[in-house]
Amino acid sequence: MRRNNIHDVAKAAGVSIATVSRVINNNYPVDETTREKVNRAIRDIGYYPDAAARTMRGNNSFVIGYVVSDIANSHFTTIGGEIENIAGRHDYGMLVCSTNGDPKKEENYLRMLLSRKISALVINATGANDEFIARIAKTLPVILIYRQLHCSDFDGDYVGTDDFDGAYRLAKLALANGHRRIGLISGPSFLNTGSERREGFLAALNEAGVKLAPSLIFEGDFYSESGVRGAEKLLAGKARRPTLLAVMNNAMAMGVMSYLRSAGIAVPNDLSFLAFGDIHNRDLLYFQPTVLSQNPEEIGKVVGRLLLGRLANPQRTPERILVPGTLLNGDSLAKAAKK
Amino acid sequence: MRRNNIHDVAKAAGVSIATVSRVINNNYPVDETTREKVNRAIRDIGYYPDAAARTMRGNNSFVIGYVVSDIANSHFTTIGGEIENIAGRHDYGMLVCSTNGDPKKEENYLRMLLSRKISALVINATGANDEFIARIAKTLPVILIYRQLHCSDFDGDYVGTDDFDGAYRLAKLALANGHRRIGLISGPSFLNTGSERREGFLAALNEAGVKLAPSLIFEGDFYSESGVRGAEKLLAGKARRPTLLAVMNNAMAMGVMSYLRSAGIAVPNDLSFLAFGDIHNRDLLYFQPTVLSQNPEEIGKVVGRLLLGRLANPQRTPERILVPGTLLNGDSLAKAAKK
DNA sequence: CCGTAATACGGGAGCGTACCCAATCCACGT
DNA sequence: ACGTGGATTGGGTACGCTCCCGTATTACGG
Repeated sequence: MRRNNIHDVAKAAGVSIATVSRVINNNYPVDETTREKVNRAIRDIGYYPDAAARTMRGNNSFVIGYVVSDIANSHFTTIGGEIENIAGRHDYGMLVCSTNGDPKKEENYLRMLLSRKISALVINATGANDEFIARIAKTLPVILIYRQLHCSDFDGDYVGTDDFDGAYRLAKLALANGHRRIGLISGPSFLNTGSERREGFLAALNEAGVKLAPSLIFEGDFYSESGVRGAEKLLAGKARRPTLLAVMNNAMAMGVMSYLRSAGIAVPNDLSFLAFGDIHNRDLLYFQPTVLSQNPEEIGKVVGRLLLGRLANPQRTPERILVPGTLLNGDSLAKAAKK
Repeated sequence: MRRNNIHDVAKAAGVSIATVSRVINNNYPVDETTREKVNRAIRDIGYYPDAAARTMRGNNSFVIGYVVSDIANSHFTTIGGEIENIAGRHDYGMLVCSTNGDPKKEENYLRMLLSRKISALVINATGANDEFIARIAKTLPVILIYRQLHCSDFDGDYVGTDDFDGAYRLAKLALANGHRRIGLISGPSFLNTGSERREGFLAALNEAGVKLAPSLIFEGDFYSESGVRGAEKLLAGKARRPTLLAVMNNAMAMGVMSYLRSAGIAVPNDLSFLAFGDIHNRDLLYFQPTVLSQNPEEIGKVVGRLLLGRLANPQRTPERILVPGTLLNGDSLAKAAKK
């Protein structure tokens, strides 16, 4: 059972395949009556073009490669939704790849995507294939999300959160409420998201002349479990317990919240709480954390805009866009008691 | 800047392209030394096969089409993760399409996927293109998730929740706690998920001789907003207010919960609460709802298993698998007061 | 009425691969 | 030494499409 091809259309319409191609792609003048005939033939025999053949001829698959560390993370699904939306509207497809942060998987996926001649790449890089990605960016539009490359000559776009600024603002907020003894659960310093948030937070404290004891800083790995461990550690000695806990991403924040609940630590009476990032169902939680939202929808929109621009004109000069966060006030922050 | 093709490899290795093809596909006998030579040549010149040409020749793109109503819904991301996992392991890709429940979009996507010669289709159908999907299932493996087709002759697999059973069990639980005056917020009856849950719930009540007044049943649309409206309506008159509210999916349940909070209705003291489906961060909410989990990970695993089986042997007889739900006890259920 | 240019259309090559078919090679038994 | 057969290998074609190039058709001014 063979599928109809362009020859069948040509035969049915009584024209040549070249003319059919012109009608389909609408890129050369075709007589109006001829066009009608061809379109009718296409409808009559139920023809649709073969994408593989087009790709082969045109060296473009009309597919966007989307490579992320965790396909189920709501940040990435939000951005993915935006990409898919843009793509769908322009007859592109979106090929999704999940690396789980594994550089080997990432490399395999990149190779696979290249062999499929993707039109563009949107990637949350692991950090271990940066030269490869930079090389790819010489050939096709690449948009980095959240994580930058370690190497210098990258010809692509970058969209992320303003990590330094967001953490800085959180710290300012803590200070404004009189907190001086602050516990910080940060991310890993080998990620720019980890180090910049930490630095932003500490910078604000520094400006206010507040110095954090090393025992009040815990370096987690951005996963929930390390939030639990961090909270345990920082809240261990009842003696000089911090009056506020700041957590530098959402997964760890959820771990912390679940620890606080089970340990019977009341927020904000016993402890104030701040978090960087967005938390699902935030308004239904047992306390409503004050957080710095990264505005993933906004980031998604920016990615979509850049993508469109790049597809239309691959030679555009690269942009580097930091989306500012938004403070969402909850009820997790109290004035620190006077000493 | 031309990419290396199979001819380049052949030249570099001093063999014919046929031999190179045999080495790559490993489907015909090749002398061991020749194989070595070819593999070295492939590595030396950095060759990787052109997917489009392969697709064209072999009539198979090694891509799984994944069509869902909402790309960001955690059910679908969980299942998607499983598909992606399976796919990645076998050099398949996953093309994700989001319909938002729009039949027109669904149709366009299906056409696009056909033109791309996908190897299999996993779909959460809108319900308006069922004949089309049944026709597709004659050509390639199709797995339906959550929603069945309305037409009869479908040669594919189906994986879903045991909706009737799950709702039945929720109702039994309500009855066991003495509730008789129960408010039900159900889904739309034109979806099998909507009607079966409603019927399962009512069946259990019937068995116990409990008849629900029509004013105690609200038919929502499975979206959050209609949960709010339903709760408003069912809890309006303080007089004969239900002692328990059962909500038939997670999105509406979240709407209801947020309404209850703002209306100051205490759970479970003023009202007991049950929900069908999984709720994000359930253990951190202001009350912990007792729910029937649909076990999305389990469903994902089943989809993955079926997919693998179907790709290996497209002629397998179709399966229809209902994954039973799991009751997760919270603190949202109290004994009904004696009359 | 003819030449010329513009416009519309058809022929055909080539994209990179897989597989059919035929040719070659080698080893072995006679 | 030579025929025979199995193991390898090479040549060539087809997959469906786009686009270059050349030809046919039309329009129009001189």
